[in-house]
Order: sequence, then C-alpha cells, then structure tokens
Amino acid sequence: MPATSERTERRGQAGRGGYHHGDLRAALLAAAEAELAENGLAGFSLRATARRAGVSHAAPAHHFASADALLAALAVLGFERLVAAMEAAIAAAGGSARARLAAAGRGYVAFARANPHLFRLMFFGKRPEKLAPDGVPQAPGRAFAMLRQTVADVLGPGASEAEIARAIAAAWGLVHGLAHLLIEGAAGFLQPFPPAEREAIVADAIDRFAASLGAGSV
Amino acid sequence: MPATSERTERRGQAGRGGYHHGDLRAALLAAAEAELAENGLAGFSLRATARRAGVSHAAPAHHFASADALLAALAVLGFERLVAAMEAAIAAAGGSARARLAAAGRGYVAFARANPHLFRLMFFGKRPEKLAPDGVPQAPGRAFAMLRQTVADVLGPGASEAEIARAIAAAWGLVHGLAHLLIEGAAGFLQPFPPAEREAIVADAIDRFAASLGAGSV
DNA sequence: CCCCGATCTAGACAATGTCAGGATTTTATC
DNA sequence: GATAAAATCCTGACATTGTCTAGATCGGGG
Repeated sequence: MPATSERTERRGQAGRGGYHHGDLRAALLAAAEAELAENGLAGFSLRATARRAGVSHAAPAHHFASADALLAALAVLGFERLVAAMEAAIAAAGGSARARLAAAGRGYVAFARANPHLFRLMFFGKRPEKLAPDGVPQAPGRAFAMLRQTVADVLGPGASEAEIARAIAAAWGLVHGLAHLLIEGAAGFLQPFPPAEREAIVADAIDRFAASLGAGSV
Repeated sequence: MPATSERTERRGQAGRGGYHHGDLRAALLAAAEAELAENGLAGFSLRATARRAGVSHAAPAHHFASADALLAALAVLGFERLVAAMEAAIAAAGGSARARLAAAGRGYVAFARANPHLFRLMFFGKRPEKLAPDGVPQAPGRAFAMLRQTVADVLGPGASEAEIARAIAAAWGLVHGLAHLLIEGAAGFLQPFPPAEREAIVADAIDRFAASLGAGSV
C-alpha cells in the first residue's frame, strides 16, 4: 500500500488541531533533543517535550514505554550520528592507518562538542541496551568495531589481543576524556589560549598519541 | 562514647553544630552519598535522603539551599577525597616525575572505580562553582594544580605553556576517559580478559603514556 | 528568668511520570 | 462501501518530588 507516507505528510501540514499527528514518534525525538539542548538532562521533562510537540502529556506513552525509553531512543540516534561523523572523518583522512585513527579521534571529539547534550545522554543516561533488550541498538557496537579495526590496522598483524585491548583503551579513553572535559567546561586551563591555538592543542594531543602507538612497536 | 549528650559536645566547634539532631549537615551528606550509591544520580531524592537521616522532608533546607546545593557539597567532598587519593599515590610512588605522574593517573582511575557515584556527580552534576560562588570549592583547583605540577616536572623547565597545556590535556583526558568508560561499563572489550590482566592493561596504558611524554622531548 | 534565634516539623503548592478510561481517526474485513 | 477492530490521542487522576510558608521546639545570651 502506497498510502501511509502520503497521508502522514498531508496530516503534518494541514491539521494543526488534528487528532492524529502524523509522525509523532519522530516529532517527539526532535522535541526531546531540543528540550535537552535547552534545559539539559537534569531539567528534562516528558511533559514539556509533549507540549513542544503539540500533543497531550500522555501521548508519548503510545510511542515510548517511558520517558527513559524515549531518551534511550535518542541516545541510539546519537550513536548513529557519531558513527557517521567518524566514518566521514576516516574517509576524509584516507592516508595511513595512523592518520585514520587520528582523524577518527578528532571526529569523536568534534561530535561531542557539536552535540554536547547528546553526548552526555549517550554516556550518562541509563544504558540503552538495558532498555531495549531485543531492539535495535547496534550503533554503539558499530562505533566500537570501527575503532577496533583502525587500531588493529595501526598495530599491524603481529599484535596480540592484549596489546590491541590496551591500545583501544588508551585511544578511546583519550578521546572520550578529552571530549568530556571539553564539553563540561572542565578544561579551563585552555582558557588563556586563543581559540585557534586551543583547537591545535587538542588536535596535537590526539595526533601525538596516534603517532606514539605505532612507534613503540610494542 | 563518654558524652552525656551529643548536642553539648558540638557546641565548642565552629558554632555550626547540631542542636536537635546532632550534626544534621554531616548526616545529610552521608545519607545523600548512600542514596546516590543505591539509586544513582537520576533516582536521587532529597526527601528520601531526609528520611534516611531521620528528619522531616524540609529539614535539609536549613543546611542546604536546595537539593542541588547538597549534591554540590557532596561533589566538593568527592574532590577532596580525590585529591587525597592522588596525593597518596604520588607519595607512594616517590621516584621519578614520570613515575609520579603515572601513579597519580592510576590513583585517579582507582578513585573513580571505588566511588563511581561520586565521580559521576563530580563531573556530571551541576558545576559546584556555579552553586557556591563565594564558597569553599577549591578542591578541584587543588587537584588540577597537582596534575599541572607533575606534568611540568616530567616535561622539564624548557617546556612552553602550550606544550604543558597539551600534555595536561592528554594526561587528564586519558585517565578521565579511562575512568569514565570503566565505571560506565562501556569498556566491555576488556570482558574476555581475566580481572588481573584487565588491571594490567589499564595500568599499562597509563604507564606507556607517561613514558611517551618525556621521550618525545617535544 | 525570659526572650531570641537556630533548628526542625507540618502543611501546601505546582510540576512531574505513569496509569486508567474515553474520544477519534485509520485500517482491515465482509 | 459499510462496519468492526486497531491504532492514536485526550482528559483525568494518583503518588511523588522540590520548594515555600507558618508554626513548634530547643538552646544559650540578655
């Protein structure tokens, strides 16, 4: 049946007072992200999200089992964007495995800084896996698989499992910590530097790490 | 305890003693930490904290301006413990500046794993500085001063400000990210390894970074 | 001794998440 | 096509939360 998509579009434009919204699920996710950006995770409210979407306070229940489930779905969406950002960064880098790893790391940090609320939600909200046991959330797994592959490429075929694990821990820990400190405003020690130099400092820290990975030859 | 009553013994202190309860301020902080450990930051409730402390739901208002202020005070307490843990680790390490830096990093991660709820609160709750503008919270500053000093020692006297900043960003980012990933359960890739090897992997990642800091000679 | 301030309790208010039941629209079946 | 079933949304209610206001209780300084 070709009907569904057409119908929803017409609903969306015409019926402001309509009973059926059309695509409430997507609208709720968008509204939740906007609410999150304005009020933060602590000040998040399901009812406010419903208001922003133009529906009653109980409407979300038909699309998400709970407020946490809505946020979990948003987190999954965030992971998908993160994967896309890292993939783009890797593709743009092209060159050596080390360059790809550094690019992925910079992409990770850039994503966090561009979407701080999403980043916080992804790593601080309740874990999506717990809330969607048989659901979709493979995005985190895909993000990790990318990281592992790139690290393994840098280390070469001779690396042991423990060596790879250590490199992953260091690489992920570094970019994750940098991202978190930056978006949380904890990196006040970068304040005295002009913005351009700040960026360079962060980027250099990542590049140097990537360089140090291969150099040690383990 | 020899005291006839808990109330009278408080009097001599800072004038901010307990009258009815004994020392409600401290009791509330302890109760809040216990609540945090049980229910997490999301499930935290000021009323439940008051119940646990055995007082009415409005009693905390006389010691903390708001629920956030209570949590901020707890966060400050957490920073003090973090400083103590890092100082102890540094003192125990003794040796070279590089060894001290690695020890401080391991202490940072160990603290986070021992007090995950506190760690989350410290870096995820509302920022303490905002809530206590003219107050006490110098603990975060002290923790950072320690880090900076140790990093500067490793780099030597010839290091520029930008070089120090980059090293601080990398060092702090690495241990902070490691700590966060570990307590959040995101480091599932360490699952296949036995616990002892897991510890070794994390410790090695920190040690190798510390070693790479001085080696580059910048 | 008595009053005053510090400390705590009790009650109330708006706001929140969730559940139950009714209204309305869409879809599937005859 | 009409009609029953399903999906979608609304209104109302409940318990719980943080915070405010007012009253009670205790201790120490006048």
